Amino acid sequence: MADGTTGGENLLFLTDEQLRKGIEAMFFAYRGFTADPDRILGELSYGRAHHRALHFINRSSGTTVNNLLSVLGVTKQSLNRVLRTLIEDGLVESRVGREDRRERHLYLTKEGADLERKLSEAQRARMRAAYRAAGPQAVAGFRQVLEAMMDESIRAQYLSIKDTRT
Amino acid sequence: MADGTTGGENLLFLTDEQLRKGIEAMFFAYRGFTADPDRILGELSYGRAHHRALHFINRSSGTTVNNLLSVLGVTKQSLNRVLRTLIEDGLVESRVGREDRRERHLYLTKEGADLERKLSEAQRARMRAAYRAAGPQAVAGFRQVLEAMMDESIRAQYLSIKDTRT
DNA sequence: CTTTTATGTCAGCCTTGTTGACTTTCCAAG
DNA sequence: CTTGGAAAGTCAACAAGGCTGACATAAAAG
Repeated sequence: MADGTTGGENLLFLTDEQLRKGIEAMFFAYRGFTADPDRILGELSYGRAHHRALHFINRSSGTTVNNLLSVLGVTKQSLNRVLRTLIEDGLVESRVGREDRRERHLYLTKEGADLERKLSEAQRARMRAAYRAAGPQAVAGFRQVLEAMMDESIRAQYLSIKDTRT
Repeated sequence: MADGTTGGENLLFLTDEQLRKGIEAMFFAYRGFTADPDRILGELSYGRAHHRALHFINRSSGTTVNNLLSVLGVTKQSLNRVLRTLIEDGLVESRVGREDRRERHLYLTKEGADLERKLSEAQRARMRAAYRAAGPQAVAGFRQVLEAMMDESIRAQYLSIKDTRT
């Protein structure tokens, strides 16, 4: 930013105008962020909710429904509708828990993993480009601000899950 | 970030794992970002769509419907539904254009401006806190990455609208 | 005068969120 | 063993807010 509006030279930079620009940046960037997967999902008559489920099942393979519920922050009825179609379509496998047989542990099938990869690769490509354009230092700041913007409980959850996959 | 995962010391930082964390950060942060206004809107039986309309009418007072349409990226039917209730409820005023009488120019009424302020102040408070927690340099990076993540056409639009208000 | 543009509106559909009520399964405490 | 309650699933109903398509009107443009 050559106009200095995002520069760090001034400590009294928190004008309402600055904050408004930040708010709009979040709005527009989030649209870009979801645009590529949305296009792919549209062709398959899936929605963003399916993408989110696939993402978090992939990230935390074998997670329970309750677990997924708290991460996604939706009701079980809402998640169930999405999950049911994914299971019916053979993208997700639901296995009865060994220790607690009430629980269902969720896994991606090969087909599910394929779609997840396709979706997340589209999203990663955009983020990779943005990261490259902005540079490493900007990326560090990006992550710091985003983390500070999360709800407390969510941030703890987000930070705790470092690498659940192997 | 003490773990170095968001540090800028390494130029080869674009692992899929890094990108995945960035993707999740966007997801969780956006939830936090919308949480406070959503609570206020829920009590008034308005939704996020109303907030967006109020925001952009406030930002670009006197904007036309077509203008708003392209900024928001929705269909006119979708926007019209929201706009109609805002006008009926006396939050937005629609004036016939002077030069081109087909156009409707949109303005916030006092009530509309009051609600917009209440909503955006809640959102600004969170962003202010996040900015303060992360520091000026992080904020610069945050904005840089977000801008790089927008669609080309949107970014141009976003950057062009510096200060339409006085 | 005709075409195009800006806007509004009706109808209908979809996704994805909600609440509430109910059932089934099954672990664990009494 | 019985029972309470947690986990999960299901059904119904509803709302917000996207979408498409069709159509009406007014006014600008040609």
